[in-house]
Amino acid sequence: MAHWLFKTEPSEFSLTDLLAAPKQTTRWDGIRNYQARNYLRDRVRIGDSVFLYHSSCAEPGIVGLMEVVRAGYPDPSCLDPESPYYDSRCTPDHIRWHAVDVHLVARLNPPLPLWKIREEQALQGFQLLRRGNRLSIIPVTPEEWQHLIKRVTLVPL
DNA sequence: GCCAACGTTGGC
DNA sequence: GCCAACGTTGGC
Repeated sequence: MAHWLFKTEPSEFSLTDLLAAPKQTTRWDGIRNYQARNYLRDRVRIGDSVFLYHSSCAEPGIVGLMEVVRAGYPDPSCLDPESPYYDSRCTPDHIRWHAVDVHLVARLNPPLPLWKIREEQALQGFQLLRRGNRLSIIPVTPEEWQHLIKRVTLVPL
């Protein structure tokens, strides 16, 4: 089983939104970067564990723990002209983007802020901490996951 | 295939 | 709002 970190801007979609979603489950769509798309299409599997990360906000950091409940499938939002994720190059036969479904397992209280993650000596190689990192679907190694999970307090739903 | 211009991300 | 870093686009 693999581990991941999914970024979201809380002004777009937040932990609160996921808590309010039916069955605390949502489609993770709108990913428009090829490397991230490849992860969603080829590597993310049902049962994988995922940290929910808030970016571009007052206190960036990990706020939730999710589980993948549906593996990669074509992202329908690229066909919807009303969607902010619409991509005119896509057709029903050639959807170039992928989505997965995730279910919220627990929230973190308190959240684990980015500045604390940076302090962790064992996490210096973590992709999230790399300069200029812009990937929104980030693989987490088992070692990194162990170090992170030790630092969080999970609140079951 | 190169690469300059441009757009986006995301922490600060 | 700033700006570094990086991805994408498009002319050649």
